[in-house]
Amino acid sequence: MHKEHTLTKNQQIIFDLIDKSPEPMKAYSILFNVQKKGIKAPLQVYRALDKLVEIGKIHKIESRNAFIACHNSSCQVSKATAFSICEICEKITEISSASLSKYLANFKDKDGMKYSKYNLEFFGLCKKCR
Amino acid sequence: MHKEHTLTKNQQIIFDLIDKSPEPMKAYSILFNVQKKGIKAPLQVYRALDKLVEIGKIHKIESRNAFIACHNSSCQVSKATAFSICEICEKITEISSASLSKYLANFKDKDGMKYSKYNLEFFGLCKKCR
DNA sequence: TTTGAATTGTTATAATATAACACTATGTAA
DNA sequence: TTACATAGTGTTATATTATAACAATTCAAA
Repeated sequence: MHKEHTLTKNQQIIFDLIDKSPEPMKAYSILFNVQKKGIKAPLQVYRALDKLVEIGKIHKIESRNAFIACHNSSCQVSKATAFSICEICEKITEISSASLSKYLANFKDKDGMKYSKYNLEFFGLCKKCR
Repeated sequence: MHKEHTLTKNQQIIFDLIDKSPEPMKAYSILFNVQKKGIKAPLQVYRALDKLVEIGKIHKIESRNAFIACHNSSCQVSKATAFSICEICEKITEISSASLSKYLANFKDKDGMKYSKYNLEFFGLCKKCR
């Protein structure tokens, strides 16, 4: 299907941390958490994050400057992402809806242009906060 | 329809600048451009930007940390936005498609939850860059 | 006319992200 | 094996984006 990327040491450390986290993590929070593993500088974190985003193992929540592990097997390399964000508790969930992704992938703008890459962030209140 | 907001001096200066700009503007570029008008500090810019976003006169392009004037009369107070972004020349266009906004406003997630606020950013190549 | 909410001005600082450069590991093709 | 390219690492410094805190001012509504 898609190339399996063998993560390097830094990438693996940072991916594991994000993957275990129940919520999206910010870069400097990641840095703080991995300093005991020898990752000392922001750039080491950002480089790993860039790569992990590139290969689809994590996604960036643009409106929050935070990173979340991808749990949607179908978007491992895809850059077509959708999230719901609770404006009270900040709970963030990746949306994997075949109909939504189909609709967006087929959407044509005024010029007839289609886009395979997109990022969609929905805002509202989650079940608990309603 | 919606309340007309009278912009304050700083808000007006900053809105005018963004509105005249052919491309989205970043906060510190705005600051540089309005210093001759007496706006000297980042916070003065950010406060005006916050307000202008709140009332729907401008939108923030989250993936670019840049601000663009709204030219879509139907979203003056709405927080339901969609943009296309050219990955080469960085041309950014607000998309106003009734069918897209209708689809997204009616989209229900797994929990049956609907969202009136969203931000969608499409990435691809514009006509010129293709 | 006073009073309350929003806005302003200012200094300082926090949070997010990249530049530049030397060095190291790893895969691959001659 | 050698050597070559590509990707990753470690490090220091710095750039970019954004907010905290507090005092002063404006301005419209009661």
